[in-house]
This record gives sequence, structure tokens and C-alpha cells, in this order.
Amino acid sequence: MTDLLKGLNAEQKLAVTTREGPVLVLAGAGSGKTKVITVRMAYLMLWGVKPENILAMTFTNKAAGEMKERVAGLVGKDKAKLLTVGTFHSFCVKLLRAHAAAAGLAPNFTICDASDQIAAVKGALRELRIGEASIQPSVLQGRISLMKNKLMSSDGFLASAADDQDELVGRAWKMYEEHLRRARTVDFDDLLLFTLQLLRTNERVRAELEQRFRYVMVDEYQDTNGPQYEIVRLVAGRHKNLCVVGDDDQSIYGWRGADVTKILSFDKDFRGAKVVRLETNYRSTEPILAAANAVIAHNPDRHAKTLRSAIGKGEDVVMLRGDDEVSEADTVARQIGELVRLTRAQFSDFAVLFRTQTQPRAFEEQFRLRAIPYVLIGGMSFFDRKEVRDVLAYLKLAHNPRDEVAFLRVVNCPPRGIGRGSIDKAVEIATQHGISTVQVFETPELAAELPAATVDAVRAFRNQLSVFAADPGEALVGWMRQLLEAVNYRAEVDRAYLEPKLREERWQGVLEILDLAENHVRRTRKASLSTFLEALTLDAEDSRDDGKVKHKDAVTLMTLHSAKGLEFERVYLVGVEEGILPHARSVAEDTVEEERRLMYVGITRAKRHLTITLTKTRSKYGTRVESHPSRFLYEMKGEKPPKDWKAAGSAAPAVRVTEGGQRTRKKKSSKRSAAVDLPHKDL
DNA sequence: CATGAATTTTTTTTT
DNA sequence: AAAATTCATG
Repeated sequence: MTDLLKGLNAEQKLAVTTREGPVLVLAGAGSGKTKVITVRMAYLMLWGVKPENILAMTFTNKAAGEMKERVAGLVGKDKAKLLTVGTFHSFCVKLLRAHAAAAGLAPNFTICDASDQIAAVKGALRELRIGEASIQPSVLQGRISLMKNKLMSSDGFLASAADDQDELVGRAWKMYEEHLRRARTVDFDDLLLFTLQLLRTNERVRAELEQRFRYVMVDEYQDTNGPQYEIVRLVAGRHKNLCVVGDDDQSIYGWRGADVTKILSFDKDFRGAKVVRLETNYRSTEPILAAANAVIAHNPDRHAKTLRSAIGKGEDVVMLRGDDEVSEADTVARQIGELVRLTRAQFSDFAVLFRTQTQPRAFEEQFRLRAIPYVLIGGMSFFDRKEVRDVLAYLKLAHNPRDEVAFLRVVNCPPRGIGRGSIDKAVEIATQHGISTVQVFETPELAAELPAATVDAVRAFRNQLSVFAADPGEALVGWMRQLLEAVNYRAEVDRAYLEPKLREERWQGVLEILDLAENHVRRTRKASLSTFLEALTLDAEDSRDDGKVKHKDAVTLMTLHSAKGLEFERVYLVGVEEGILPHARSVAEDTVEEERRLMYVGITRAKRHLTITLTKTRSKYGTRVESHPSRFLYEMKGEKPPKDWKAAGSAAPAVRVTEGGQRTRKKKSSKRSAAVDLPHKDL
């Protein structure tokens, strides 16, 4: 036992050894948060707690995996395997599958991902004859999701609708809901809400969980939203052995309904909670922490704390300003290349962190140009590709024939002579009768209203699929091959991509899904179609680079959001400009404080070297626009912005500079020298 | 109904 | 600039 606690400071020890009762660990960045949780689990087991009785909730699968691995290192694989460690969402899916009937769900319910949700929202708008001009589908989807995460119901929302726009949202929301129910589908938010409902109404299930999970831990508690909080409260309600770990300065999911005040009021919700503060940073050097502290100090309403470095002195934070995004990326690529060549630095020591998904493009290009290996995290590109989505839809449809979104996606891919017009009509009939579109074709009276040729075509299609109705279990891969063969998916690829090279590439994408399936079957106990689909929708990223590139020596490219919880020897924080960080929309919506926390998260990822970059001009929507240093940079340096400085959201529009076309691309060498000028002059 | 051209929109962040 | 959507034609 003394071994376990060795290397922990006094506060960390306190957090670990307080086994009973509620504990709140306020853990600054790099203060050994993960260490506390993992050692705590090991410590509990040392005191005779069975691993089956421990539950740990994380926000990403990556964090869950890392946690499991670290506990395994402490107590051994066999014991660690018996722990329940996972994301809220995966925990909920398991529970809902086990108690589908009690939760009011079909046993074969499917989960729709982000783009399925958009498709469903669009469908709802169309049925209500609301033009997409009056509200953007993505905006509508966001609002629905936010409401749900604030534990509001569609009826409640509609009843309190203040204006026409709210009314419209409310009606669309109800239609969207109906849509999902009919298709036997749930969205991400529903996973939490159905679980909550189940725990509230079903005494037996709740008692079972309460009894089983005598010790509950929650990582990144500052990002817990309403439903998640309630679930935790119910599960940990009896034993109250709840340990939550978080940092209010790193709360960056407010837009998803996360409620920062929860971490500030924890000791009120759980009386007698012990509060432990971890303020010693074991990750970064003094200059990096000084920068972080300077920025975050500008946020009011926070648990005041100052991180102290246990590392000590180090290199200053460097700032670079490039002419444009190409030169910015070029400079970073060149530096990384040189450092790896001339020093002991490895590619995997580096991370490039950015705010939005459009930023990595230039970096990918430059990295490829200089043959610098990189991994783009979360780029979603793979699962957004048409052929991948199609195949996924086929799988979902086989699993749940009423999955509306999947059905509509693939009925006519490859073309089966089922046109847009007939399908629209079928959807309309389905809406009138409150059934799914597929059912229209199964009901002779209703099908009679549609063109006979279409009906026959759909029937033939359904017959093709009915062969695959049964879950193949571990024989998944062969089954998938047969399915693709049966529906002649190759024809769709050939049709959509005329160029042979592209064709081959896209077909490779299809084959890659087969690889994923094979990996999944190999690694998963009791693998089946439904476990595979869950793995794909819930941890898309992880399953992708699994087995393949896990330990590749490569630079990491990712968003600030996905960087939370990670650390790197050398960090490039790029595009630190008004309009990007803080994002223009955050300025408009008055949520700059959350952006500041994002900046803080970015800075504190760096262990030894931090470089902040920005540009002079940047192309936006295809035109070149002048960029301005982020306000956070002035805050960091303790300076006042110049008089002519303009905030991103201010009324003055961004200035157009030039329409620089090919010119920028050719003169690479001349640009290089210009790229590196210290912004002290500019700032 | 399918195809390619013309048009329009797009950029927050994620389970 | 690229992607998505709508339009016009066979």
C-alpha cells in the first residue's frame, strides 16, 4: 500500500485515501488528475473492494482506454478487466440494451449519429412544410439537442414558446421525435435521457445499479451536463461514495449543456463532501504556466487558483506570425522537420492544436509536402465519406429494417429505379398514418397510391435484405461481404466515381470497413452486428486507428476540444486570431469566457515548448481576409490592445485584401523568410 | 428517372 | 475553394 501512495503529494494522497463519502477534487491542469483516479481505484481494491463494484465515467473512449491501461499497470490485467470504465454514452447503451423493454425501446434500436440527426431534422422540416430558409437544419438540431440536455421536454418547450421562431422549433422538435420513435432510433442525447427515465421509473433496475456500484468516479466533472449529473446522482445515491474530479477553468462544453456551476456547488448537492485542491503542476515549465495563468486570470467567476510549476524554468513561449495560412503551416512544418532532424525530438512529441476543422487543411498539405508523418484526430473525414456512410446505412437497415434515415439513404444506391418523387410521396403517406416509410410499402392499400413500378422495386429490395435479417454474430465479416454483393454496392461506387483512380480509392474505403469489422470481431467478446454498429457510432475515432497506427511516430493534429486531458512535449497553438480563437460566433453570443478557457486548455497541453502562431491574412469562404491577433495574446502579455484594434464580432466587417490566387502557391521560397517575424512588433 | 450544369451555401467545438 | 443543392435536359 505504501508503494501505491509513493510519489503522491499530500493533497493527492488525501484524494486517494478518502474512500467513503463524497469527494470533490479540484484539479488544475497537469496536477495529476488521472493519476489520482487510477491510484484511487487501485487503492480501493487493495482495501478489499471488488473491481465489479467500481464504476468510472469518462468523456471520451480515449480517456477510458488510458485509464483502464493505467489501472491494469497497478493491479494487473485480470482485475482491471472487471472494472466498469467507460463514457456515459457507452454505459447507457449497455444498460438500455439489457433493459430495452423496460426503457420503452425496441430491442434492435439503432443510434443515429450527427449526420443522421441532420437528415432527420430535414425530414421533419419537410413534413411540416417549413422551408429551410426559415431555420437552418443544423441550427435547429443544435437547439433541440441543447434543450434536451437541459432536461426540457418538447411539450414543455412548446408550451412556453415565446415567439414564432420558438413555436417553429417546438413543432419541428416534436416531429423529429416522432420520426425517431417510428424508425426505432435514438440520438446521442436520448441515450442519456432514456437511461435517466429508466432509472427514475424502474425501481428494480435502479436498485441493481446502486447495489452493484458502491464506488463511483467521474472524470472531467466540469463538463457534466444535466442528464449526466442526474444519472450519477441516482447510481451513487445510496452509498454516496462518489468522487468527482475536474477543473472549472477547463470547462469547454457549455454549448452541449454542460453546467459549470455543478462543480462549484458540489458540496451543496452532496453534503459533507470533502474538497481537495491540486494546484501543483507536474507537466509544464514556468513560462508556459505563467502564460496560462495570465490568460485565465481575465475570467471572472472562477475558483481562484494559481498553478505552480514543479518543473521550474524553461524556454519562453514563442510567437510567430505568417503572411497567410499556407506560410503559417509551412513554417510549422519546417520547424518540426528541422527539430526532428537536428535534435533528439521525435514526431510524436509534437502536437498542432487548432480551433476549427478548416484549419488543419493547410497543415496536412505542408506536412505531406515535407514528408512529415501526422495523424489527424477527429477529422471525421473517413466516416463522412459517402461510401462509408452508405455501407453503414446498409448495416443499420439490415439490423433495424425500419431505420428511416438509413432506408432513405440507400433505397436507390445503386439506382433501382426508385425516384425521388415516389419516395417523397411515400414519406408523406407514412406521416399521415404515423408509420415508417418502409411500412407503407408493406401495406397493400397504401402502396396502391404509388407507382406500381416503384412499389415492386422497393419490394424486391426488401426481399434482398430480408435474407440478412438475422444478426450474424461472429460471422460478421463474411455476412457483410455477402450483403454488399447482394445489393451490388460495387455498382454504386462505379456509378458515382467515373475516374478509375478515384473509384479504386473509394472501393478501398469499403474494404476498410470490412477490416474494421474483422478487428472488431477479433477484439470483442461476443461480437455481433449490433456491437459493431455501436462501436462505430460511439467511438468512431478510436476504432479507426485501432490496430493500425497506434504507435506510429507522427505529429498529432487536433482540435483544442479533443486535446483536453492530453499532453505533449512541444505544442503549436495555431490560428490564434480574432474570429477563430475566440471564434466570431462566441463573440457574437457573448461566450468569450469559454473561449478563454479553450485557450487555457491549449496552452497547458505543452510540457516544455509552446509556440503560438497567427497570420496576417487568411482565406475565408474563398476570399482573402485580413486577420487580427487574438485578444488573448494581449492578455497573455499583459498589454492593452492598440486603439485601432477591432474585436472579431464588432460591426466593422473584416477587410478584404487581395484575391491572391496561384501566386501564393508558387513563390514558396520567398515567403519562407517572411513567415517568421516576431509579432512583438505587431502586438 | 438519371445526369450534368448551375446555383447556393458553408465554418465552432463532440458523445 | 469546396460541397451541397437545385435546375435543366435527355
